[in-house]
Amino acid sequence: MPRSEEANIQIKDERQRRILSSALKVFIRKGFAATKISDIAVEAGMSNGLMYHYFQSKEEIYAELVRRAATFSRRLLEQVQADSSEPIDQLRALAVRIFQTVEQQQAGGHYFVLILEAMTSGVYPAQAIDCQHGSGRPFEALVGIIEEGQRRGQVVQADPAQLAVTFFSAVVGLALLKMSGTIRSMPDPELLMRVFSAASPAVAS
Amino acid sequence: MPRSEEANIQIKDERQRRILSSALKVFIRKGFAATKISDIAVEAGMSNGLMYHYFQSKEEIYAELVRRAATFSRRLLEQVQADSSEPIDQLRALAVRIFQTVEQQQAGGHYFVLILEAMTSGVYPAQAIDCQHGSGRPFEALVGIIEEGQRRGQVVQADPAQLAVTFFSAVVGLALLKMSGTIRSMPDPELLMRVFSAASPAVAS
DNA sequence: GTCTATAAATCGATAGAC
DNA sequence: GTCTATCGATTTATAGAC
Repeated sequence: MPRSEEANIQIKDERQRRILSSALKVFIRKGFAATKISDIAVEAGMSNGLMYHYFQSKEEIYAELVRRAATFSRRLLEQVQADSSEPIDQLRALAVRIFQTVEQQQAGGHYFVLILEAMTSGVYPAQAIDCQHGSGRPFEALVGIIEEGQRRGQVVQADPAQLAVTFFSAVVGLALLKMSGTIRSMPDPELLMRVFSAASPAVAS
Repeated sequence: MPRSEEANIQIKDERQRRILSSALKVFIRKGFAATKISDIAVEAGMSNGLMYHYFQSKEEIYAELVRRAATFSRRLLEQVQADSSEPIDQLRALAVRIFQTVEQQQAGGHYFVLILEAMTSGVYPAQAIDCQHGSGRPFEALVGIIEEGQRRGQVVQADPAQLAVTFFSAVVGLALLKMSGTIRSMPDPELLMRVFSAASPAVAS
């Protein structure tokens, strides 16, 4: 019966999407360890046992989400690089795009919080972090953009890695505070761009 | 026997300190939910059951740490306000002090990570966050310093709350990345101070 | 005050009916 | 494909010996 087989594949895909979507919400709210399979099941409107028909374990769900988060970050970086030719514009577009995604409570915004937890918790599945070391390596790409911006006089002369990590920290910190409801809205991305700006700011004191 | 009573009090105090110190290390490494009582006991070099002789539950240990973290933050803010008269100097001193504390892996650095988790995890003891709403309210004090800095022309004219939250996000984000070993050293605090600086930076593009 | 042993509860994962 | 019932393992918290 090829007909019902196709239908089953569609059902399977839809269920997996729903589980992943629900799991992402719960994981960023409670963290990996505090999240129960039953939490995800309730959020997805399914039974407890059905989760294991589509995923082997809680860790597998988490690992899949981290994988998708890494892919999302890499593509976002590729897009801003393709859209603008000037490094400073690429950095600005990156900040604006990320802030918009977080502000609108889209899945992409959730991904940044997930990446932060995956990087810092130390208790997530071991293979999950491997995405960070793949061919994409979003962080190194960010450093590259900064370096090129410095060559063109658009970005302040300072350690590129320090600039990148400061920018990244603020972004993920803001995403975390926004997603947890601690702050109501994201700040103006231009405030963060001031870190990069080439002109050495004079202080009036 | 008043003599042994006094000794017991001293032992009790020393044990509580050791438990809290050990718990802080494990909590920031693994988070509240993933931390087992046995983890803290091993770190403290005590038996599992002895933990419950000094604290009623895992949550009570966590709540006490959050309370101390809030006190630490409030005092740090008070100190930088007392040490300098100019708001921009207070902000710079705050950044430098925090960065030093985090860099040197002191308890204060751990506190910032703990506060972040307490604010965002949503699964910590309910009364823990109350510290944030007490008389101290570190965040509002930060906004106040920024506002005074703007009146004196030392800080850029922008929404004070947005400036404060951007600064705070970067600080706790950096603390998290440093404590988790993701970055080896903290960046130059001056990079973060660029967010505040009064001069509108010109961009060369 | 400190430990070992254990009770009680929770949760991830599985089995089997429908 | 989905659900209910349950196993098995882990963990918080307690009880009692020393």
